[in-house]
Amino acid sequence: MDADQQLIAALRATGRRVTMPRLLVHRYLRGGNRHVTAEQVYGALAAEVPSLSAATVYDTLDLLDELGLIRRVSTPRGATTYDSRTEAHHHMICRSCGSVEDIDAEVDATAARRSAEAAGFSVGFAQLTVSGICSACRA
Amino acid sequence: MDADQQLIAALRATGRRVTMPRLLVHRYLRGGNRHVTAEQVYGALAAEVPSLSAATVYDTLDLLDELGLIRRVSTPRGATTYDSRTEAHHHMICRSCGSVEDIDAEVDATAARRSAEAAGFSVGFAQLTVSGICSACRA
DNA sequence: CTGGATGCAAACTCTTTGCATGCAT
DNA sequence: ATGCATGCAAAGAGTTTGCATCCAG
Repeated sequence: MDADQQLIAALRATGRRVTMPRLLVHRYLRGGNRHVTAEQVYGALAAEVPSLSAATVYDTLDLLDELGLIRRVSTPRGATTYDSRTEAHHHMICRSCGSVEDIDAEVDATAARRSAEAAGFSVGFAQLTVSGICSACRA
Repeated sequence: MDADQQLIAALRATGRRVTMPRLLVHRYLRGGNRHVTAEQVYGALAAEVPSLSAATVYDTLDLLDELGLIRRVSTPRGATTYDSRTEAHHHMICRSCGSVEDIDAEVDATAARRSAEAAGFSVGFAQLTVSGICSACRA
């Protein structure tokens, strides 16, 4: 699996170990599951690997975010979601139900990145968050 | 107070009541307190108004966000913060300590807004979130 | 009057922590 | 062999809920 190699390379590069939970969580996210919560990841994986613990899932998701392999997306309502899509894209988040959806419009964030770096910030990624009410909640 | 009038107008316009907690929370935020948590608001106001409850503070902050008078800023670590500055600006958030700081660079979000609206989304505001590690946490 | 707003406290969810064990390197 | 990663369970923080009371309109 190509995605595995990417994870393994990132782990090695930062002097970390390649372990089962890390491979499993990463595969799950890369396997097409977008905008999932830690609980969803845990639920899905615990079915096939009963020894997996929730704490490890949280640790692993944080680690993958740190490695830049997934993105943590904080939502105003409900649980934090994790996004397996790492290319530049943006989100609209419903402040009523907390749902997350993609926005594929172009947004130039270079000025903001530069500004953050000038302030001594080590920038990971920049994403636009559009807050509002989704069509389902309007009804 | 000018800010009071703005709140009162917004409340009337949406058929809501003008009440003490709403005035107090709004004043506190507009009084120069930026990026505060619900707990901070509660703590500060409970000192002078012991009858105030935490639940009401949460309700009120959500309401003010809904009215567009403040902005809810979800942070990956720690509590949600509320920002009294409503003009267009952006944030950098440290994924280690959760601190929130302003970015004043120009970001053109019109394409993203349009895209969200085309998807049936009722857009409130759009803001860029730069995720990374702050200078304090790097040390 | 009358329904929305408040206060209260408990419940609840999500997330983190501490420590013993285990396994990748 | 060595120490990072895991599992476990329990604690902790933040936020929400339900209901009785109250007061703004």
